[in-house]
Amino acid sequence: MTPVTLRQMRAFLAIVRLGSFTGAARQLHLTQPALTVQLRQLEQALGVRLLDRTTRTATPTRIGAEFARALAPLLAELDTVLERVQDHAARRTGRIDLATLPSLASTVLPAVIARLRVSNPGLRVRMREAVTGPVGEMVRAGMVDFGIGGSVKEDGELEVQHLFDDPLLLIFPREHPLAARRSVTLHQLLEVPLLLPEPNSGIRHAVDQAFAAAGLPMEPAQEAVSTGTLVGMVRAGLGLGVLPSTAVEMQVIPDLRALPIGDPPLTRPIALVRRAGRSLSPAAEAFLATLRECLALRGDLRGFTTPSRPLDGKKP
Amino acid sequence: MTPVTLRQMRAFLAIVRLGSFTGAARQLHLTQPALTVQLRQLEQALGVRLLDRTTRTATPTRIGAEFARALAPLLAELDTVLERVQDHAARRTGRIDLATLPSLASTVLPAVIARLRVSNPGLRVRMREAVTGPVGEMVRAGMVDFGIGGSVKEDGELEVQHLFDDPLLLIFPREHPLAARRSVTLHQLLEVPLLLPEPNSGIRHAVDQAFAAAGLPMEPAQEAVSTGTLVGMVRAGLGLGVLPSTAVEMQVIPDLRALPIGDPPLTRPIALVRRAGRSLSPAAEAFLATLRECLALRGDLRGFTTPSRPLDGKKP
DNA sequence: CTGAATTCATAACGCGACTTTATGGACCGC
DNA sequence: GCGGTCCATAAAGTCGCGTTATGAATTCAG
Repeated sequence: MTPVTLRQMRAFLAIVRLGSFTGAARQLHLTQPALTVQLRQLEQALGVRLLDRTTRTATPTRIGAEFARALAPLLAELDTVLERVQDHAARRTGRIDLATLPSLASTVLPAVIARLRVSNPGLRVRMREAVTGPVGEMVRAGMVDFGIGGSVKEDGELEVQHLFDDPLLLIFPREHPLAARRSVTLHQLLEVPLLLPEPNSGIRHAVDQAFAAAGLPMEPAQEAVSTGTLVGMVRAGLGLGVLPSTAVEMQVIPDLRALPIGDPPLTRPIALVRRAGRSLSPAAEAFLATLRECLALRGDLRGFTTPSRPLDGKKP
Repeated sequence: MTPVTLRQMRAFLAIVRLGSFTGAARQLHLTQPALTVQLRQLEQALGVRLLDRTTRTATPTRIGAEFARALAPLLAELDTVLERVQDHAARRTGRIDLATLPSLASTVLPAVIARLRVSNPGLRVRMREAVTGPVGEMVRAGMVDFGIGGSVKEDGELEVQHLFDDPLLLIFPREHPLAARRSVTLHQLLEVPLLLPEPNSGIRHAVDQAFAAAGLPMEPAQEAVSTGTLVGMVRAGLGLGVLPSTAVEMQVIPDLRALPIGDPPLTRPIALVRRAGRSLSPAAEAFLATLRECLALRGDLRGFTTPSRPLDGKKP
């Protein structure tokens, strides 16, 4: 007892629609004997005669007609389901859920999304800024397809892939003496009041480590939770701030200047964080592909999103 | 680009349900490599990864999960549709629409239906008594699956198949002199006032032809449209009536007697009438099978339905 | 009424797909 | 660490499916 196949049922519906084996064969790009065999198999599998054939034409049996009526919408729906899946495959449809840092969310990633909308207009992106929990945790919990952030440790569940290095910049009022220089050293930073992000942030981690590696004792004058407040404090004259270039792009306005720190320049790593062993959706793959395109285009991220608003004319 | 098959989708759902290739393989009575290949083909056909396999387990991708959610109810419904068709095939389900004569409808066929209910309890029979139009026309119009009646001419559209001969009986009050005899001849009928059905009925046709064949001039004393009124007229003393045995079984009560007419006995033919080139539903086939069983059991129809109410003790 | 054309059914044959057996690699649990 | 389990891959046999060729039956035209 061979099972009923989709092929057989599609053939059956075609024959019923056209009332003819030969016609259906033409439409299905098959020969007529193939259809004859298909239908015989279907009838054998079901145990019922579905079509009454004369030598001239084929008309459905009562049961055949009922079957066709029930079958047609089912197969149509099945086809739409398959098409929907294939739309995902072709990146014509899909949603990307990602977690990232606020700075990236408002600078780099919008550019990527814009580019994505050109190549894959059907894709929708939902960015979650990692305010509630670290990027890694959101990925681990399955809340997002992947994350883009820094300083996530790879383990059995998470797979981390370096994307680029985000330079850290020193932010200060343009009247400050440093404004004449093209860069600053770590030593120079020891002599000014430093405003740094809070201790458990990726930026702070990178800064602390740089000073530690250089054997220099650093004590921040002030700490800030958000980049916005940090910029505000700089502007208020409380000190000189350290921010990633992405965050700077987001907030700096003409009354402030920014300089790279150290040589080689101090950076924080930005990486792709994904669940180990889990494949990404085609939509997510497309997103990452355009992200990498963007990175390849410029090497790094400075001035990435806002070429029309140059950062102090200081780009190398 | 090979097409998606039911087999592949069933395999996919099984794997998703069990979270395991090996388990699904056991359930489907296949080997695990077969499932691996099936799923790879499905994924290739769709262009999407549906399952993320570790060496330990298989978990659906986001898209795979959506697909499975949409697919499962569809396939379930498809299966019920197929089962419904197979129920028809197995004669577990089905409706028989047939046209027949009032006499048969109330005598022979109920017995057939009763027998059918034993062997195929799921079948339902809808008998239409051919009062509005001749049985043949109802069959020709497709109002019924088949008809059981007499004197229908075979043509390109109708196929007629003899079933049995229904004896015609002479009905008269038990006080009548003929009550002593075991049969009557056509000659004897010429000497009594005859009550016959209307001219275009099958019975009348058989009677007229019998007299014509014998070269005897016959003139009915009265004509009746329904068998009921004919019996009433006999009972009222208007004459002696001629009725088919089936109709007699239906109506005769103790004050009347019935005798076969002529030797060999006068009969009317009862035939199966079906559309030429159209197959019958399994349900209809089952009905006809039990009808033939009933006929084979007794050779003809006399006393068929009411063995508990013997017809005058006159059965051969 | 006869012949051409069309339609469905059948037979034979060749290709391709599917399944099984055998084996390898990765991970889990004891 | 070692056996057991699970998925992936390769090779080989079998079966099914489709095409070509042909037949039988019916329709239509002349």
